[in-house]
Amino acid sequence: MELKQLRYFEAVAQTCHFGRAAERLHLAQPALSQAVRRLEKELGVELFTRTTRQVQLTTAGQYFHSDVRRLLANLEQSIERVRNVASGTTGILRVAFTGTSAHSQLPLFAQIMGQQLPDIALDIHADMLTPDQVQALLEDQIDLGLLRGPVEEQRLLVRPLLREPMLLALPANHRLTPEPVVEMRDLATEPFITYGAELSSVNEALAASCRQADFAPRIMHRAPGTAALLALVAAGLGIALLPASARTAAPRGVVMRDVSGATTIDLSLAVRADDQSPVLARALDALDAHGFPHPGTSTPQTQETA
Amino acid sequence: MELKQLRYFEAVAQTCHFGRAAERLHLAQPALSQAVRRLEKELGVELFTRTTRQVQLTTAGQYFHSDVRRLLANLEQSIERVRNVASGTTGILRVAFTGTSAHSQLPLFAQIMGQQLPDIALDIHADMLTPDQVQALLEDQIDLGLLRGPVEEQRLLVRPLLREPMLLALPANHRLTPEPVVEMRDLATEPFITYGAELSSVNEALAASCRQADFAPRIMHRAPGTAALLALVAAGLGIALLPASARTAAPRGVVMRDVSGATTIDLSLAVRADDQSPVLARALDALDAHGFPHPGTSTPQTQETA
DNA sequence: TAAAAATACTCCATAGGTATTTTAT
DNA sequence: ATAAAATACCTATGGAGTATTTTTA
Repeated sequence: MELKQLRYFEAVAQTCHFGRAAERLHLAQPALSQAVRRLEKELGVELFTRTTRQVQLTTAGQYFHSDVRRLLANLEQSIERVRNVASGTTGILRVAFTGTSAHSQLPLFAQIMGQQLPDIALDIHADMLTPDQVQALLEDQIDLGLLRGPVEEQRLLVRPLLREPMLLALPANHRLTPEPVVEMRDLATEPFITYGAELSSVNEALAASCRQADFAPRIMHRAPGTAALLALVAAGLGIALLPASARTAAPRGVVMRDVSGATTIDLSLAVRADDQSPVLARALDALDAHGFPHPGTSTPQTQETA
Repeated sequence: MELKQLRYFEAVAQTCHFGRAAERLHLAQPALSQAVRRLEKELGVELFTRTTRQVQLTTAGQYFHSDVRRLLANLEQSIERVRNVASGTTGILRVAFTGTSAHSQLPLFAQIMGQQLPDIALDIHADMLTPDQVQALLEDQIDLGLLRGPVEEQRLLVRPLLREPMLLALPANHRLTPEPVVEMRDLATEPFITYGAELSSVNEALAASCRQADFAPRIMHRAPGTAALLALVAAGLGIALLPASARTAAPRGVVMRDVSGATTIDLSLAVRADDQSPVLARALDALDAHGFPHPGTSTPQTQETA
């Protein structure tokens, strides 16, 4: 059995006329008659009752016709789909964000993707720490990571997007909240709250900032994510140093302050170096072309969330 | 595009090995490689990433693979179905019964069909008068009719199945209910209830029976079907002469009595003379082979339903 | 270096063309 | 008598075969 035969059958079934069907198929009439005969012989079923004046579907032919129409339509759809998947128009993109970058960048990211590539389904992994993202990329669990770089890993392409200052998250009633800008060296005795993972890039930025100010941070508590961390700050258990992206993440009871003397931290975009996915390629093009990431989330002014 | 190519693709996608897939397809390896290449070229999509050591579906190939599997399975099903329809194993049979024959014959009919030809869907038209059945057969609204014959119609094949005596339906409190057998001539003054249609075969049997007994029936009421007719009898509005098949149809308040001096009535099976339907042929064979119709519904004994 | 896919080239099966016949209205 | 499908016959495309080369793990 061949698709051609099914297409021929379909044409004859629609017109109930071998001559006209042959014309429509750009085929001579005898070829069409033979092809349909072959189909009938292979099925062992008479699909048409023919006289020279009348061609008519048999009952079996009617059933087969509706099936064949559906089948051919399905095939068309499958062909279109495989082409879309291959061109990256359709597919799934698995993206990870760190806790703070999710707050600042996810909305723009989702907006660009939804407008430019509406047929790409997004699978968002929010609040994934940088080392976990690296691992997930290497294990092909995600396709794209927004992480705190730079990262030393040959198998990944890591492109810095944004250099952000660090911010200080303080309980609203903290002794330093009146200061518009806090000095890093004033924090030497403060209890710090950090992310749970030892390898967190934000934790490293904290360590580096403290080192610049000639003290070692006193780390009192650890939280698994940004929300939990800020909840501990709000509860007055300590203070935290976070990327400027976290500014809008401050809940009630936490105020954000610019810090003088702290290091900066980079937001980077990471993909597998050998990833050939057309979906990824299209996504990166669209993001570049439509102003992702946001130009910068840090502002010189203090901004309170009480 | 050809089905062959889809089948080849399917085999390679399953094995991820051109050599083994070719073997399974009883094909040389180069032919398979070429066929898959042709498919890829036509789609404009790379379906496999190949090295001499590793064959692997691309993302697009994975999508296409699942689609193709479904497609080929659907095709198999369609082929099986068209063969079943052609052989009469599968299909629809539209059957009409007269009101009384539905009571006596429909259960056996349905049982035989359900057991012998479970894949034929039955479309039952019950309580259809003989002339309506003839019309419906000629208009191809039904395939098989159980009607009161004989019928003079060249385009139908009508086969008598059963010759039944007529029964008398009486209100339970009627003056004649004590009689085990009622004489036809005793009914000359009774009010009769008949079917609504003038051409009803049962009505004709009533007329013939009365003619034999030398009186013309006094027809008081008309009912559109057996149930309504018997309800009028139960209400005491009159009596009715019905085929023996109606014996089990008597509701509360109606008694059935054998009649002496009445005509008989035939139950016949009718089909279109030119009907080639394999479903019909199979059904008729099954009915013949499994003792349809019931040997006879009339019994010499009186039987009451009070 | 060995296993496996790709390439080169040949062949023949068959789909489709033209010419003609058959058939039903 | 005529329209339309079937049949007869021929041609050429291209699918599949064998032999060989290329590639990569």
